[in-house]
Amino acid sequence: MPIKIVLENGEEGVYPDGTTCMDLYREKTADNKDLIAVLVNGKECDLNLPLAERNVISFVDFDSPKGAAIYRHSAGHILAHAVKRLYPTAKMGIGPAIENGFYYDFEFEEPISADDLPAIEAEMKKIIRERKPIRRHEVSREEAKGIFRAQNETYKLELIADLPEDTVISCYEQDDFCDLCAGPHLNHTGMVKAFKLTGLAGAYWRGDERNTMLQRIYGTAFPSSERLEQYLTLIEEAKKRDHRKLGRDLELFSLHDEGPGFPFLHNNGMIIWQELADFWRREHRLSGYEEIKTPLILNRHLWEQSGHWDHYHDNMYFTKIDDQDFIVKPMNCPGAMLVYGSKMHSYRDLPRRIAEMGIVHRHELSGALHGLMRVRTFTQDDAHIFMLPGQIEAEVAGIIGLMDHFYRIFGFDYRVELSTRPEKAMGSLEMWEKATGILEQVLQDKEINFKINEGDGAFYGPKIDFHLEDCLGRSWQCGTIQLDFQMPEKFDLTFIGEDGAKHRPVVIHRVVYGSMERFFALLIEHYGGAFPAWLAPVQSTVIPVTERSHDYARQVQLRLKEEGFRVNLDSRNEKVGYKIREAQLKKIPYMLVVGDREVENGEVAIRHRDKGDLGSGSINSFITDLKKEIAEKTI
RNA sequence: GCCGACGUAGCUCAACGGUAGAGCAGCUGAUUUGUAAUCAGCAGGUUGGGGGUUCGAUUCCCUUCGUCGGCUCCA
Repeated sequence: MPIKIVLENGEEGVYPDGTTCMDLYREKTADNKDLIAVLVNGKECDLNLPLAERNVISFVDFDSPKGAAIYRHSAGHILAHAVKRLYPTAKMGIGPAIENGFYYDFEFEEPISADDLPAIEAEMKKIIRERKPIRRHEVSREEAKGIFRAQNETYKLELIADLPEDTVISCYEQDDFCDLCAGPHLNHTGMVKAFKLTGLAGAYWRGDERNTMLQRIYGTAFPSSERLEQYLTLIEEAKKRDHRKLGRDLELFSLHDEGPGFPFLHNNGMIIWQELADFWRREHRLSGYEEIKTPLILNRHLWEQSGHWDHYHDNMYFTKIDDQDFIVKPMNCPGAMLVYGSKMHSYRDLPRRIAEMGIVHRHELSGALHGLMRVRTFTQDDAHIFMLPGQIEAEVAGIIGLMDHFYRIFGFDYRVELSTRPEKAMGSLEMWEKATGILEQVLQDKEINFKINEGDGAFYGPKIDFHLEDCLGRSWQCGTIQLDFQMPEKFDLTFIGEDGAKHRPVVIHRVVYGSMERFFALLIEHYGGAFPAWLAPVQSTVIPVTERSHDYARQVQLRLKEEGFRVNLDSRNEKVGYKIREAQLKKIPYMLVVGDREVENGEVAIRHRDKGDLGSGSINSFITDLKKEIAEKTI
């Protein structure tokens, strides 16, 4: 019986029964080297799937995200296969593809170490050389249980037990290796051309810290060794932008054993910090914010009232003053609540946007600390907006606009997530649903792509989070907008409505940078330490060629200082090339070389760190240009 | 906090069961230099802290602190 199918481009075709997707592809094109899988009616399937009547077929290669994931997932199976050959008693956890690679979790009888990875890699290469066919089997729940019970794969049995009733359970088999898997997969193991095991780490079973810790093996795979090498080189290059390395090299900040998670900012870092803060203040005044400052340490009663004592206890630092318990603030909100509550409000006063660059301390788990990105004390560019319920949409929209404005200035791409009700939450379900609905609506109205993050909200309300990526593509939460119906309740906050009666305001907690420290770290990595002129700790350095031009160089420096620039003078007894090299390494935007020629003409020879020698020009025109560059925050 | 790895001079790294070495940085001197490193000399470390094994430890073991990669958590 011939079978009629439709290709993605609308082309139709009739094929004999038994024709597989792979056959079809071979007929359509001469080259099948990176073909991974097919989409049958939009669903990913194996290449050896026989064609069926009226199927709409399209092909998936490595260069689509789906294709890469399938390819790497197959590499993950080969990893598990190799592990089972070398360690027959190892139990398999899960092994998905992830961005840029894959991993597989195992429980070994005796923990393995990174030294064991080469042997596993060698076994994987063997499996690849064997070109074992990868076959799909659909099985009943009982059959599936039987298979994995026989292999003593207790984690797989747990997975099976949790599969919904109507799930089609499938196994993928290569040689004597069999894994519970929805698929699809490559046709045979030989299709994995290049891979590398990149790491070994602990990971809780199902991501729950109450569960056993398994050993996770990370790897990546590419269709050619060239592309693998390219990727590995890229990673090496990216590591050079690590803010921890640049922070030391450029004397931005330091970390010390004496204060784990408590960063020290140096002068260069402080200059950038102040620029960020100045910019922030200007923008917030423009957007109708007022600014306050609240104490670092406040009485325990306040934190009991706010709910932090119950919900945030493990993360707080405590101290005692005159036999009374005090808490080092982990959040700024209770302070802001007191400020709001310190006077009567009319509905005409709202919204009231109260900002605070607030320093908070949180006792984070030691293993979670990470340079400036994850610390135990940081400054939140916080604000609490007190408003009428009817003002929520407009305020949330306004903040999203402000957030976008900020991130654009720095040239950041960002990702948005909507976090919903966590397990440990205050307030009624209805309240949560309503609040979450409002946030979702605003995002949709603004046509912003976002991901829903179930159960990741704050204990007092749902939130919209803004994520930025570091040099290695790890995602960090920065901006956040959190809706809160709880705090006004807890602090009995009111405003007088049109009707003359007391009403409850709604509160939004929001940060734009998020944590100044984290944002700073991300900026360092984003620019690779080469800050735009408006942020650069030193904006230009004057380089006299010989001692003859030192007087002139000093005049140039003075003139630029008077114009408000941050400018150095390198009057050391060194050659020009040496001084330029040092200025380059410090990533100073402009180098002004002054020798006999410049002294004579009253000019400066301008060199830009990226554009190189720009020739000579008048000091005045340099001043004009640099002022413009700074004012416009040119990246 | 958990799993694994690591901790030698300011930085990057070397060595080794017999009390540590290089490059860069630093300091001193010479050199007066034109767009990414001038030359020479000097100085610099109780090998993260504590304990143990040993005739002897930086090297082996334990412990503790810290860092790194993950997990968990989160700005």
